[in-house]
Amino acid sequence: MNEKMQAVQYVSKFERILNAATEAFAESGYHQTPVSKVAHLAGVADGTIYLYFKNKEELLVRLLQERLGDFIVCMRRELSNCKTTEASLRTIVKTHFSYMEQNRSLAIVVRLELRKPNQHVRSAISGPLLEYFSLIEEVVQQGIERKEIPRINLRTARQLIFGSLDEATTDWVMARNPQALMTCVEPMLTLFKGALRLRKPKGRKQIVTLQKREEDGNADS
Amino acid sequence: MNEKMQAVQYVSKFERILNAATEAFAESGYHQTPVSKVAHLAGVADGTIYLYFKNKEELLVRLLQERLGDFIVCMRRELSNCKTTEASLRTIVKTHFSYMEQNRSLAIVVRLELRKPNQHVRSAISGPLLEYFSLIEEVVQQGIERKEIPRINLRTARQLIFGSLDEATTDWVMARNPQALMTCVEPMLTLFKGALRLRKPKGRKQIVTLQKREEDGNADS
Amino acid sequence: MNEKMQAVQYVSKFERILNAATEAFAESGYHQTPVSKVAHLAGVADGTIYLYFKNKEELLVRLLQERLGDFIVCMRRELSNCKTTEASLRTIVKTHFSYMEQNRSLAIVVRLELRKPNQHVRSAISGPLLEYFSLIEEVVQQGIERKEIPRINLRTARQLIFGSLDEATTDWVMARNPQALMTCVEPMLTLFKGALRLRKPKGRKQIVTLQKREEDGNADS
Amino acid sequence: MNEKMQAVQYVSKFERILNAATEAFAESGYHQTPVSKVAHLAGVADGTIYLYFKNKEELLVRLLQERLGDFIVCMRRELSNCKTTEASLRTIVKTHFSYMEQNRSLAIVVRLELRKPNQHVRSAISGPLLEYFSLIEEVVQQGIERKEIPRINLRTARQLIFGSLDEATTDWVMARNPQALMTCVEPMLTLFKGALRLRKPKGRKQIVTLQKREEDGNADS
DNA sequence: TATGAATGAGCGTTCATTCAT
DNA sequence: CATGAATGAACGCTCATTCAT
Repeated sequence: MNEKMQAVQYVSKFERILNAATEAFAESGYHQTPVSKVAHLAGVADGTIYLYFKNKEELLVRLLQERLGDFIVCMRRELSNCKTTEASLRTIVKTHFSYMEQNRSLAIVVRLELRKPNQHVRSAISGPLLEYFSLIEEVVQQGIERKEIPRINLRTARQLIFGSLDEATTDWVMARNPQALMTCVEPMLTLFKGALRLRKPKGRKQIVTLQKREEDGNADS
Repeated sequence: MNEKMQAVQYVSKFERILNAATEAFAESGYHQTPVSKVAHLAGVADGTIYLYFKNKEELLVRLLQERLGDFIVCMRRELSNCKTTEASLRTIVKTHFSYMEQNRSLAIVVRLELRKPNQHVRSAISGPLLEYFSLIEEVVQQGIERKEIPRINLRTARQLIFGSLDEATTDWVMARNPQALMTCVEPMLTLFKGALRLRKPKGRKQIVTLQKREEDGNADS
Repeated sequence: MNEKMQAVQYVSKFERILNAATEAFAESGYHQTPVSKVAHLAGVADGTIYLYFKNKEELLVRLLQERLGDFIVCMRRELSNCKTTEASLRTIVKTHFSYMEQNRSLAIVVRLELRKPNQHVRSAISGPLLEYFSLIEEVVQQGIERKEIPRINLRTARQLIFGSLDEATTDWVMARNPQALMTCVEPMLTLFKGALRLRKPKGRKQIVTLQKREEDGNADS
Repeated sequence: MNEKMQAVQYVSKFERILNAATEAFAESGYHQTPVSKVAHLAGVADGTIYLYFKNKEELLVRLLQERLGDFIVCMRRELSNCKTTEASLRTIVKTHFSYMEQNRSLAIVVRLELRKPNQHVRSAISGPLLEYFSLIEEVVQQGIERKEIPRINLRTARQLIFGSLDEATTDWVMARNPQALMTCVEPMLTLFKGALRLRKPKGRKQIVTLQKREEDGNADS
């Protein structure tokens, strides 16, 4: 949405700096990027950055908070329409891939900074990140409550889901000629369903033959 | 393992520098760490580092190459003893967790640097990394050939396996009071088997009922 | 006195800025103080300052000129009522201490800026300062003419008087819990009288015994 | 002494930087002087400064500590040879003027920094300064004990002595064509003796006529 | 080989000053 | 007159790298 507004018309300096920082940090990494480069990309003077951000680190932190917060809002909205666990899982995969695909630079920055040992940055973004983790775990938890998923360790399940999505995104980001991330939605979803041993919800037949299940899998991939 | 050798007796300066760099980079990140700190930790003069490494970046690259290479060798050796696909998967999970747990600093550095946009570093470590990816994909491929796993997208499967292991490691690294990584082996393995729809190998009955499969799952968790 | 006027009612922006600058410069020194801080204290916008002062330095210069001029006027007025040299000396000490005590911030700024090597500032304030020096020297000169003081070097006498007053003020300014400056008037005056070998004026006996003089001294201290 | 060594032969980088800083700070003041200017004057690279001093402020503090310490040592040595209070007073005046005259740049820096409100710097140099104050007060105290000086307030006496010497130095420093500071020794000393009502020591005649005293004064000036 | 003092390019940040409103 | 957002030059400081010993 930020990018669109920018393309269309007026964008506040705050947003322009944030967007510039996203591009710059994605290209060479936070520490490699001089503030002057961000300023240049944003079309403002170096000093102007400091009218909007206390220092370079706050620029990074705000960037992550704003954008991740955006992502979470988006994800939560999409999830609210999902009736079944399968729909929820598909929404997570689709939304994750779609958001990252449309915000490639952000994807690069986020993936990197999430791994940095800097406590300051970590704690600043832990809010949105933990919320995302909760969202995923809630979906699994709900599946368990609905008897669509056997009892499994929530944390491990979340690690699998988030880790896989993140790794797929990393592959896409690193590849020179990546195929669209969105083409990976169904294959990944199929693996998730298998991992979580997801059954059809209550109304359906409980006993399915193995053949039947394999057909599902084939249909998905 | 590196640490033990160091403790026992003589360690070459080359190794001492590499170990010092691992610790230092893990603590504050590559760019945050002055070469002088590495030198101090290694007990050598600043200039000495440049007798063994062309520059700071090569220090990082060699570090990753050496250690990841080590890891791959270790992983390959363990895998060579595995008869079944399940055994191979378990070995991957166990070895990954065990190695990272015993080389925490290395784990921190690797996870981070794998995400850096720096092309130089990326290409330098792509060797060992791609080899690890191949190893994982080979295990899945073999499973498919042995009919233990249905035909699935190898890359997606690899993304799921590596991404999940990496994310679990990240959680462990970031946590203040982490529980041992090794306790996650079986839960994670169960998810993997589900995701890959792993069946018992050929000698056994081909048709299994759903109940049977669920017993497996319960037994694992 | 400035503060009172300000408290009572309307103060011109010019004065408000000057007062704000006095406080600010006293607190952290001229170079340490951003113009924006002065503006904030004065309750005006940064740019407004430049409507009244050419630049930051002129703000300092005008401040010193205005306030020192004030002080000189005040001193001259008080001196005009003094009949004897002793009275004049006492007035100098009293007025100096009293003015500084009631304008502590000004005292801090003046003492500091009088020592700065910056030629521009020096020459700008040399007017009031030299006038003060003349005032002091005139008192001594008059004492000599009246035969109350033996012939002595005027400049040295002025250095002693001004230097002592300034040093006492410095001590008072720097002390955490200073005792009132005014308590130092008589002790300091006694020393001055001794230094200048001040005798009773003409009408009295010309020849005094040493005992007599010592009684004076005791009476003073 | 430092300057002499430098002229003669080898001077450590530490001293060269300190000397360069003294010159530079004297010329334009501490805050006006870029570290790069000090480095240039010292004939070293900017970064080299930071091998010897933690930061710019420490450069100033060490400069003041070292040089003032030097001065105190010098003063104490000279004073140890003085038998009478008059001799001690003369030594103080002579040594103060002589040291400042031979270290003009230092004089400028010291006089200025002594007035800065910066607590950090103040406390760092308070050691040598307070020691100097004590030295002066001890001389006066001794004079009182020897009955050469009537009982007077030590602090006020010290303010008069130090303030006068400092003001004379300021005049000399600020003047474009100053006459030698040393020519002021005897006039100033005469004033001091009068201020302190210094008598000849015990062995001599106690009663002196006024004429006699005035001869003394004339002889001194 | 090994050292570590020295270098100087480069960066984060401040702040006096301007100018469109 | 008044504003305050914007500017960009300038400075303090770091640290990768070199080289004389």
